Order: sequence, then C-alpha cells, then structure tokens
Amino acid sequence: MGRLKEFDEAKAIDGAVDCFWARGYEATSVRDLAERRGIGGASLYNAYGGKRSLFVRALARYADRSMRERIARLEGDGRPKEAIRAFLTEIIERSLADHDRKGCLLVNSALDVAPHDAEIGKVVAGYLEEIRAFFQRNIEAGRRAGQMPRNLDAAGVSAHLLGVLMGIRVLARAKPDRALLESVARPALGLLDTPVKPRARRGQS
Amino acid sequence: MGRLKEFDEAKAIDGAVDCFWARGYEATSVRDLAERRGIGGASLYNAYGGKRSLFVRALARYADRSMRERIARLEGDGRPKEAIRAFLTEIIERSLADHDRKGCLLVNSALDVAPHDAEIGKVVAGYLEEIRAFFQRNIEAGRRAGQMPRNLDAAGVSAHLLGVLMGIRVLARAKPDRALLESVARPALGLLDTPVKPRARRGQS
DNA sequence: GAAATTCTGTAGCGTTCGATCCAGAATTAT
DNA sequence: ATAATTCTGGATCGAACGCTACAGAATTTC
Repeated sequence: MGRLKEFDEAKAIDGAVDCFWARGYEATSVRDLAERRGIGGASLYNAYGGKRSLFVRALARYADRSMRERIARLEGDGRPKEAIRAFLTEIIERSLADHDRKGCLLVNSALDVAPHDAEIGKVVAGYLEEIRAFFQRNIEAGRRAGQMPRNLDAAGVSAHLLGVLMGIRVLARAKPDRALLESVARPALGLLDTPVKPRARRGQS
Repeated sequence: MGRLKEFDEAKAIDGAVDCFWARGYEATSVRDLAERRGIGGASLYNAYGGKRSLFVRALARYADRSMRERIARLEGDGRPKEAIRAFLTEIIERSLADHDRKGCLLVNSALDVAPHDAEIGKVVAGYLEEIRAFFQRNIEAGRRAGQMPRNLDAAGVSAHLLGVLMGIRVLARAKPDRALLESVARPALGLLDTPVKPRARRGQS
C-alpha cells in the first residue's frame, strides 16, 4: 500500500556515516546528507525523523562496521596478546593512511557532541566501554594462557589501553607521524610482555 | 587621535576563550562573542578582523594561561619526576572538577578545527609539541638525577605521556570517572619508577 | 477503474550565521 | 571652534541552517 521507497536504506545510512565522519555533526547539513544519497530532504525526515535521529543510526552503523567488526575479527584467532597488539597497530596504520584526517567517528563524537547531548554521550560511552571490555577480556585470556604477566591488573591496564587508543586518535589528527604514534603505543604494549630480568651488566638489550 | 576603545582588550580575549572553550569554534557565533564582552559586533571586526583571527588569539591566550603556566610552575621546583606526575594528576583533578565538561581547548581544537584548517592545525601541533618537550626535558633531567631508569627512552616515553594525556582528556569528556582516568595514567607514570627486582617468590605486591 | 496510501521533489517557512555599512558619539590635532 | 580621526551600536546584507507544507507521482486495496 503506497508508493515504494526509491532509495537504498543501507546506502543512505552509509552516506550519513561518511558525511558525519568527514565534517562532524554540527557542520553536516541536512542538504549535505540529502545530496550524498541523491534524494530530497523531505524523504530524510519521512524516513528518519531528523538530523539527530539519523546521526544516532549512523553512529550505530559505524560502531558495527568499524569497531565491532575489528573486535570480532581479531578476537577470533584465539591469540589474545596478538589481538590487542593488532588492534593498536591497525588503528595506527589506518590513521596514517587517512589522508583527509577523518579520524574515528566515535572519538570525534566523544569530544564534539557527547558533552552537549547526554543521550548521545551515553551511547558513545557505551561503545568506548565495549573497546575497554575487549582489552580486558584479552588480558585475562592472555594471563590464563601464560603469555602475559600473572599479576597484570586486567581492569586497570584495559583502561590504560583505551586511553592510549584515544590519544593515538587525537594525535593522529593533529600530527600524523608514524614515529610519534608508535611511540605512544609501545610502552602500553610492553606491559603485556613478561619481563625478562636483565642478568648481564652491559647487555645490549 | 580618534575615539578611545571602551572595552578591555584582555577581558575581551578571555571572554572569547570562554566562549570557544565551552561551545567549540563552529558553534560559537560572533554574536555570542560580542554579547559576552558587552559590545557590538562591529568593534570585534574593527579590533580583530574576524572570528577566525580572534580564535587564533584566544588559542594563544589559553596556551599561555593554562599550559605554559602549568609547565613553568611545575618545572620550577627542580623535581622532574614530580613535575611529570603532577602534570598528569592536575589534569585528572581538573577534568573531574570540570562539571560542564569543557575539557581542554587545545585538545578540542586538535580534533575539531585542526584537520579542517591547516594553519590552525600547525599552531595546535606546536602547542602539543611544547607539552611533549616538557615531558622529554624532565625525563632527561630525572635520568641524570638517577630518579628514573637509566635506559629510559626520553623521546619515546615523552610521546607516550603526551598520548596518555590526550586520552585522559578525551575519556574525561565521555566518561568522567576517577578510577578510569587514574588507571589510564598509572602505567605511564610507572615507567618513570626504577624497577625493584622481586626477590621473594611470594612477595605481597 | 476509483479511492486510499505512501513516497518524492520543490519551494518556502522562520531563524541564525559571518560579515558589512553607516550615522553618530567621542577624542585629538590644528 | 573646526576638522580629522576612531570607535560604537544598530540595522542589514546574502547565504545557509533545520525543518515543514504541499502537489504530484507511484503503488496497493477495493
């Protein structure tokens, strides 16, 4: 009953992700969104109710496609230490290859819209918590497997890794330099290695 | 020759800092800026040339009053390890006391405006580099004083500390929780401690 | 077919944006 | 005083904003 939709809903959300990702929430206009998907603005309001509702949907889409996909893929191998290491190095590689410096939509939103919008703030905080939980799960698994120090504080170190990840994302936008970003990550990843006690007095490390 | 200015230039810049800090660059309107200082918008253009020029000035003011003040104050004591530790803990305390979640103007700008404005991007990157250099100076001083591990990589660890600092600022806006923020900082500060080699097989802690 | 329903494009609503214009107020130079 | 200069508030510019109204196209139900 009624006329059929002429636009692809999935592609519409993906287009919205691209817009919000590249320009930010405030700077993205309803006309930008409409233009990107090749339809008029009225259909956008018909289908999604408004700019903010569409943004929440776009955030969810981004989280699924980007963060959860990465978590599921890396965690599937059953190699917890490599999963954590690969997570950080993937982010660094992506940041360095990101020539228009879009960064991470979740991090951008955490700074831009979360403080001014309590509801979206909780959504963003929830996604970040998923990342921290990923770190914690893999720390615990790595400890059990004997690949990581037995006394490693899983909750605390997972928070540290999340913070380091956020830091990488911020610095990548202001100063996308490989040496800098790798230096940010290195000590955090070093926490996961079981320390070898230096015996020799002048060991060449 | 000519009519005297009726507004306090210093207070005008401070007001601009408050506006840009609370709302962000894009979301702050010229009318907001004019209202905050109690003058009409024309004087603003007369005196500063426009919104963007005023923002650059406000950034410089913020950097002087906030970052450089802190660096100078903490570095004056001649206790490098305490200077680094105090820098991070001060930021955590400020973030937790910051109930309207304004965060740090430099970090906010690094994510919001730096990627879209090359000139401001370089300015922001320069300020962040000053912070990293502060860390590096104090690591080197701490190493020389024997308060820190002799083989500590000053350049690398300073980058790590800068990244951790950025991460704290981001997480504080999305999830201002003391335990979380302190967990982010703890391993980074631990790098500065000279490791005590555990002798006892079942030592507590 | 006709009626009912749903989607689409255009046009426009009122508001706000950054920026500018301008008459008048205030000050200095002559 | 008079002229020259500079600053101020207010009005206003064209453009863009989020959003909505509406007529017509497309589809289903009867």
